Amino acid sequence: MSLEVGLKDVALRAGVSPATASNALSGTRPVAEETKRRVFAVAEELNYRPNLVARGLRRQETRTIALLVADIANPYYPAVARAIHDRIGAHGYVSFIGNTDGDPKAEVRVLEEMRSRSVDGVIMSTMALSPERIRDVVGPTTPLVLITGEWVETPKHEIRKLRADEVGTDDAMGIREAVEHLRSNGVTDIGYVSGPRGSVPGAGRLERFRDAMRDLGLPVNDAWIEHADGYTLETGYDAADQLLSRIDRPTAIMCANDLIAIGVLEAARDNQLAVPDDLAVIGFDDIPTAKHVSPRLTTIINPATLVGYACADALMRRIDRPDTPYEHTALPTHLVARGTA
Amino acid sequence: MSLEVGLKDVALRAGVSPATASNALSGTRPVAEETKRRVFAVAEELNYRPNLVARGLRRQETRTIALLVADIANPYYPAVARAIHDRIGAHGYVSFIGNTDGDPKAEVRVLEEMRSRSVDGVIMSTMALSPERIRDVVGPTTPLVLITGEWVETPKHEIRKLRADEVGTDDAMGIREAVEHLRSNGVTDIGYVSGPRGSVPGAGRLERFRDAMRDLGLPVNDAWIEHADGYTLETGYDAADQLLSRIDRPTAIMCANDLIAIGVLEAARDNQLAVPDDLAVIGFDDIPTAKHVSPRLTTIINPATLVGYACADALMRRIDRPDTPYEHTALPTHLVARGTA
DNA sequence: CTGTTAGCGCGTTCAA
DNA sequence: TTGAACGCGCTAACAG
Repeated sequence: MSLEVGLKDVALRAGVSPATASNALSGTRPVAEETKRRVFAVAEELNYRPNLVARGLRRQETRTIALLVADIANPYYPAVARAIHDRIGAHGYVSFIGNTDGDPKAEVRVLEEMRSRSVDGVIMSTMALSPERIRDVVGPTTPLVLITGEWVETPKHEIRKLRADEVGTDDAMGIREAVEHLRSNGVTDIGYVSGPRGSVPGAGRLERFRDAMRDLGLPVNDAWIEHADGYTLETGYDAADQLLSRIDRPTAIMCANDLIAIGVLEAARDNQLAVPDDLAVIGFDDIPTAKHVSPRLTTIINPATLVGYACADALMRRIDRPDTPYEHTALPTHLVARGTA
Repeated sequence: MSLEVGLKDVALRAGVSPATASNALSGTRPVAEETKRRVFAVAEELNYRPNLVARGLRRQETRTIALLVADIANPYYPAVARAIHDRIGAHGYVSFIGNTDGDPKAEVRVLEEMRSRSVDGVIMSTMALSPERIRDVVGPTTPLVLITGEWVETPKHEIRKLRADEVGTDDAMGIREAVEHLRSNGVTDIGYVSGPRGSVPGAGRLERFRDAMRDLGLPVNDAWIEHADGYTLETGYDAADQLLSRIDRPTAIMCANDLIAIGVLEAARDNQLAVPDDLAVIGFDDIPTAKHVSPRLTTIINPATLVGYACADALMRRIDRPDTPYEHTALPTHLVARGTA
């Protein structure tokens, strides 16, 4: 897909030098009104489009960014990707998407591939690697935005050390709303299905759950806290099955994400438990499917589109002015009560 | 994200010329075993990575491709994107994703953007533009793969004229299985909710539906064929509502895609119709959500991953050998009977 | 205001 | 087998 007509051709036909044609089209330096008009006319006539590869080499800026996620086919990411895409597109940027499957080796490999391609910035959602290691791989100056489960975890001075902007969600808010909602319905025997031990979004949310329970004066039964082996429906099912086969079982289960929650729903059905009467279930994220399961899933809205916009804005800002202070953005999360709690 | 160490640095430290270093690393020309070893050692030591932008300019090949879809956030595409991504990644390619929202202006804009970026090939799923117009915009030689709803529509000589490979699904197969399935359950009053009039995947599937009905000796009632205003749950709901409020209503509804089918499911519920007893519903695509609605959606499997692989393979083949004959690939579709029919 | 020169980092001539 | 020189298409720096 090569461009057949180059700046040289435009310049020749407009009777100016390539440099002048360049200046006229990009407005870098002032060009006589009349000349500019001629250049533009010729450019249009020949359907000239600048070769962004050559421009990238010269300007040392490619107007591309890398978006790294665990798996673009996972239901939460496409919405984020779309939002980022729309936002950076308005600035003339396009994005490469990299899938890492949560594998640290893959993260390094993909990051180096992107470095090879001289992307102008990186947005990472997946983080098998520590932020320090990521900063190592991308080099000291690459604009970097981290999508974290929740920003509260990282103290401000850490962020500054990482030289990264961070976008996350205020999980505490939604989780507290969820616990309050359950309590106001008289259900206080609340269990929790988290993700794999030590995985990034899961750990924080579990802590927020503990905080909310404590703040609201509810006891946490550690036997009712289960770690799923992943963030999928199947692993959620298995974890719930474990939990529900106990003689003393919780009357509500909160989950680290919606997929796990849907798995819990299925486990409840298979254990002849009515939802929400025998067992209330609350998810996290509000993926599109949440509205289509039956009963509709009560969940905590993770504003994917807003997260995407915030990431894009943070990255554009840093590319524009590399010296602005590093920022966390925490988007609010809220409970949406539907049919399962 | 610039590379700080270049080929020059490697050459210098290895005591050879940049040309030799280049040849040693890429294997373009034979280099003395000993020299080669030294170059490789130094490259590793300095963590050298070739600048792919510079290489792209020089070789006139960027190892990037464009993937154009209507909306990456739509449930069917991410699976295709992931498959394409994995497959081309193995060949050292990465992809730009472009969203067109099914808008012809946007298609032209995005295609030109990609052309500016000298992508080595284009895979398009969305097609508001006619294939001829697409070929016009991308220029005569750009490797082009079209993802079509079904390949049967385009005669072979047309494809050759378009100089494009085409990947699609054999919709007739799955649709016939669906109609047979309904008939074997004794339901023959079958309606159909298609997409907007004239939209690409919808029109073909509706025709396949008519074919299957005719072949199986079932009458088609045109009053039971409704066109939704889009391919979404909401438009599907509205179309079904129309259909179900008739005094003579069908006892089964087949749909152009799963989202529409889920809308039909909701309309059935709101019309106090039991699924599948009062109304059988069959979707198309088998998006992840299909398994999670209740009852689980009976649908026709559109093998997204296989479609992605086929697209990637076709594109890689054409980039490799531009003169091979143009091909259609038709992936089989099959009914998966779950709870709604 | 405009043209000329040079070089971004590679890969490919051509000559040794 | 290796090195020197040039150019991919564009734009920054320097003259004029």
